[in-house]
Amino acid sequence: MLATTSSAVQDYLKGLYSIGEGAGRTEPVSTTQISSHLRVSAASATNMLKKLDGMGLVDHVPYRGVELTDPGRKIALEVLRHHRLLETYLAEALGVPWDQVHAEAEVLEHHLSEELEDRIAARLGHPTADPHGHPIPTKDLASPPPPARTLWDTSDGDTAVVDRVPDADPEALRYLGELGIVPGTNARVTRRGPIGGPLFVRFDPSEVEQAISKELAEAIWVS
Amino acid sequence: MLATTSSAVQDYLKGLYSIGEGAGRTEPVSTTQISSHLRVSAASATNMLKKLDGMGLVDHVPYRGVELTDPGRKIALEVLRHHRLLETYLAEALGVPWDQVHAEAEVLEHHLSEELEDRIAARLGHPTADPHGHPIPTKDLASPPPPARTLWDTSDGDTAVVDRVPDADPEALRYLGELGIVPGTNARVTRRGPIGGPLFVRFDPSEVEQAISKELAEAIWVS
DNA sequence: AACAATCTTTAGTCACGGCTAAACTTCCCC
DNA sequence: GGGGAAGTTTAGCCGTGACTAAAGATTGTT
Repeated sequence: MLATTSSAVQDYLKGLYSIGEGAGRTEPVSTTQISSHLRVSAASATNMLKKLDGMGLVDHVPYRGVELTDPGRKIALEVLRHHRLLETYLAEALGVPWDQVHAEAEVLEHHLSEELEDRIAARLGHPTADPHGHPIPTKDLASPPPPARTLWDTSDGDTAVVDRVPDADPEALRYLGELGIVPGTNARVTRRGPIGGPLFVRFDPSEVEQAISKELAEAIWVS
Repeated sequence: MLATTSSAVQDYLKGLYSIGEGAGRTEPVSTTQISSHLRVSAASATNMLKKLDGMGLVDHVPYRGVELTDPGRKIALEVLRHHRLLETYLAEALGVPWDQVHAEAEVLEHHLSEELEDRIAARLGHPTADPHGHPIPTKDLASPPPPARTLWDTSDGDTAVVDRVPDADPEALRYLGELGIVPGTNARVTRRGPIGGPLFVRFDPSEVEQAISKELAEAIWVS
C-alpha cells in the first residue's frame, strides 16, 4: 500500500492530515493551504490534488477544497507513524538532539520498510508519543485523538500540562529545551501583554516567569 | 557533495566501483556490464554515462567503456560506506537477519545524513567490515584493499579463510548461514566435480563435506 | 578484406512532479 | 447587483531517468 506511492504523494497526504483533521479541523483544506505547507506553487498543488483524487486517496472538489478518503487517511497515518517512530528512535537509540530528529525523520519516513518499522517499534517498547509529545499512530492506523487547546487559548491564572510542542522548528525547540519545556511540564499562565503581546508563563520546576510569543503559544498544545 | 547527487547517480557510481576497481579489475567497465548490473537498458546507461561524464564523475569514451574519476570514486565510496555501515547497524542493533540487511541498506544508503552516518559508526565502534565481510570504507574515503582470490581459484587440498561472501542474494545467504559459512570460517578444499562441477569443501567446525556450485564459489572471496 | 554478430549510441517517447503565465471562480464590499 | 481582490485552475513548459527502435561502431571469422 505505502510502497506503491511516491514520496510526493505521501507528503501531500501527510500534509493534508496534519493541517486538517490532525489539527482538529473539520472543514476541507484549501489548495493554498496545502501548497504553502509543502512550499510548492498553487498550480503544482492543484495538479497533484487532481491526481490524488483520481487515485481515490482524496476527494477534491474544484474551488472547494480537498478532504482525505479512508484509504488516503490510512497512508497519511502510516507515514506519520513512520515519522514519529523514527524521531523517537533517533533520539533514544542514537542520541540525536530533539531539534534535529524531525529533519532526519522527514527523509527516512518514506523509506522505512514494514519490517524495520516493526523492529523499531518493538525495540522502543511500542511508544505512544514522540519526543515532542505527538501521538504515534498505532499499527492498525486508527486516528489518534485530536489535540485539545493551545497555550494561547488559556485564561490568565490557568494551570495546564504541556502535551505537544511543535516539531519542525529547530530554533524554537532549542529555546524550549533551554527553558525545560517538554511534554509533561506543568505551566501556570500569569498574564499576557497587550494585543498579541507575549504570554507570561511559569513552568515547573523553575519559578521564573517566561515570555512566550503568540506564535509559539499557539503552537504549544496543552490539557 | 553526496547530498547534491540523485539516487540514480549514486547507484551508477557505486555500481561502476563494485564491478570495476572494487572487484580488483583494472580495465574500464563496458556499457553493457553496468546496464545489466543495474538492470536498465543499454540505452539508458549510455545516457547516464554521458551525463556523469559531463559532471566530471566518470571518464566515458564512446564505444570504449567508462572509468571513475577521483570525485566519482569518492562518491561511490561514500555510498558504499553508508551501505555497509547500515548493514552492520541493522544486523547488530535491530537484529535484522543477514540475508535481509542488503535490501534495506540498498534503499536507506541514499538518505543517510552525514550526522547519522557518524553516530552509527560511533555506536558500532567504527567497524571495518560489514556482516558479509566487505570492507567498510573509512571516513576519509580511501580505497579499501581489493579482494585476493575466490574459493573457486583454490587448488584441491588448499586451506583458506573465508573473507567475503556475496551480500545481495538472500537465498544464497540463508544457505551459507545454515552451513555456518561466515567471514572468518576456515575452509579446506577437498576435490571438485568435472567441468564446472561443484567444489567440495570442508568448513570448520563441521567435518562434513559440502558441495558448492561454481557460481557460488566464484562469489566467495578467501585468503 | 569482407561479413556477420555483438556492442553501443542516437532519436524519439513517456511518466513524474515541479514551474510560470494567463484565465477563470468565488466572495466580499459598496 | 456589479466590480475588484483573492483564490484556483488550465495551459504549456522543463529536467530527470526510464523505455524502444533503429542506426552506427567494433570485433572476430573466414
